[in-house]
Amino acid sequence: MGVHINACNKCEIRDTALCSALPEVEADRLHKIAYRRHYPQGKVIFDGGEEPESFAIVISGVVKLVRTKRDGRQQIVGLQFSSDFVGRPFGDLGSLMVEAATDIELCCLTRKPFENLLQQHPILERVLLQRTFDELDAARQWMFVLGRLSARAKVASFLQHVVERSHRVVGKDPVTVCPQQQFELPLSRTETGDYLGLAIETISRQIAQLKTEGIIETVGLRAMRVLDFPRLQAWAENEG
Amino acid sequence: MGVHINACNKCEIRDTALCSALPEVEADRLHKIAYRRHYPQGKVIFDGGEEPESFAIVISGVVKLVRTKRDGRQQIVGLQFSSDFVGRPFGDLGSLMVEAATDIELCCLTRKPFENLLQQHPILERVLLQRTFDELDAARQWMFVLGRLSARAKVASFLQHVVERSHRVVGKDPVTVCPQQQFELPLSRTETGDYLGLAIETISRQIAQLKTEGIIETVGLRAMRVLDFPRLQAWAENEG
DNA sequence: ATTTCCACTTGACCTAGATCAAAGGAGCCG
DNA sequence: CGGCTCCTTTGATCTAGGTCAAGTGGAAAT
Repeated sequence: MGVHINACNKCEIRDTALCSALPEVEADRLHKIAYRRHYPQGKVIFDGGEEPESFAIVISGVVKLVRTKRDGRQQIVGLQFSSDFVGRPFGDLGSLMVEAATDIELCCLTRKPFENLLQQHPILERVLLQRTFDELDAARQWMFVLGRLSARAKVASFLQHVVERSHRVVGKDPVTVCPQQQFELPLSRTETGDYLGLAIETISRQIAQLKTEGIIETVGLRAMRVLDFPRLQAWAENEG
Repeated sequence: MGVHINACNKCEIRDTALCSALPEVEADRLHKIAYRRHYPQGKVIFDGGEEPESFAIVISGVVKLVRTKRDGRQQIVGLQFSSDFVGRPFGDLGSLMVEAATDIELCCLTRKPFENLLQQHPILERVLLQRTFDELDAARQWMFVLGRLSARAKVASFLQHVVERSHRVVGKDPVTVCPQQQFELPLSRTETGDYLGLAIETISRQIAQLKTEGIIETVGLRAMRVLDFPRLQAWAENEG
């Protein structure tokens, strides 16, 4: 992976994986159609109606992908962290709703120009293909969590996942997780329930339990600290 | 979608979506590196060790994608039916195990030549990208089933899915589901449990229930007939 | 400061589905 | 044909987690 200087605080696309694979000239073209955009927590970015007008890479914050049934029940089918992408070139997102779980910064690529670039530069498309396969892997990983783990293991898996992803930043190599380090929870209890397929009371109880066992420590409602990472991991695997 | 004559019963790749998007000349090149292969039910096609030597499209039968944990618990994270693909060019499948759920025919594309073709013909890569996004959508759809549905709704969803996919055949446009039509169950009860995140006894009871309500009719252990498709669909949505 | 509101927590139940255990049934072999 | 094995069904419990209801606490409004 090449070293990149963040040449532009307007879009920061040079720091993304999409860009880092590219030769300088093509990176420039990508840069020309990129712009940065901020959304406040809770803002719906795309709601399944019309085609979204752009493709985006998450710079900071967390985006949630939600699938809703008419009766109101919803399942969060994905969380996109810093450096993940959102959108589907040459197609639409289906019935997916995209929402800012926290305040977020996106690096947006206007749809048409981005599709043109993809067509002209196969290497770009290659990178996108690989990332899409990675997403698919992650989705399948999560299917295991939903289908086979106990409530406690689900909660532990979730916390582990958030810790690991929160400390990774666009343009930086993955940061080793520093224990004791505080991190933000991107989801409310209700949302966490929708992500894990659990009732909110269950989430609450499991977190309480992890606290009394000295594995985690909460800092207000939306942040916590992991005191015993190995033990958290053990729980995430259903051993206890 | 263009009309294609199955020019080759040796590989049948001309019938696949991968090929149907291509101009004649490139379709020929694809055809040259394709070969057909048969696997008996239960055969492990790829077990997560070394890189698979090829990419494949399912011609007939059902392939299951399994994620296993060291303690033996496993989750079936995907079923690939006729016309679906299996594999990941330019990368590996991760910890996924691929197994023939029924007797299957695959149209295989040797890895290296296929990757070369992909590099030379961006249109091919485009098609693959779209199919990968489709897979991702399907995986997320399934996450909803796993996370939010009751046992009965899971079983109904599963049956519905199998019916719909079973009647679609490589090279043919989707066949409208004909009620009363018999279809094969690609999975044993145990496997169904691993797919739905349920105990096998629960599967058995739910199927029994659907039978006594006159919604389905079993034909031996590995086949059945849907008598009341609308009501099956209603169950799949948790209404009943 | 005090009220209000809302998200979270905690407690007391209760059901869906897991688990355990005991029959069926179907294919296979002698 | 009978006996064996393996898978499935059915029955009887048990329990994790859902549901319902009553607090609690922190932030914004008054």
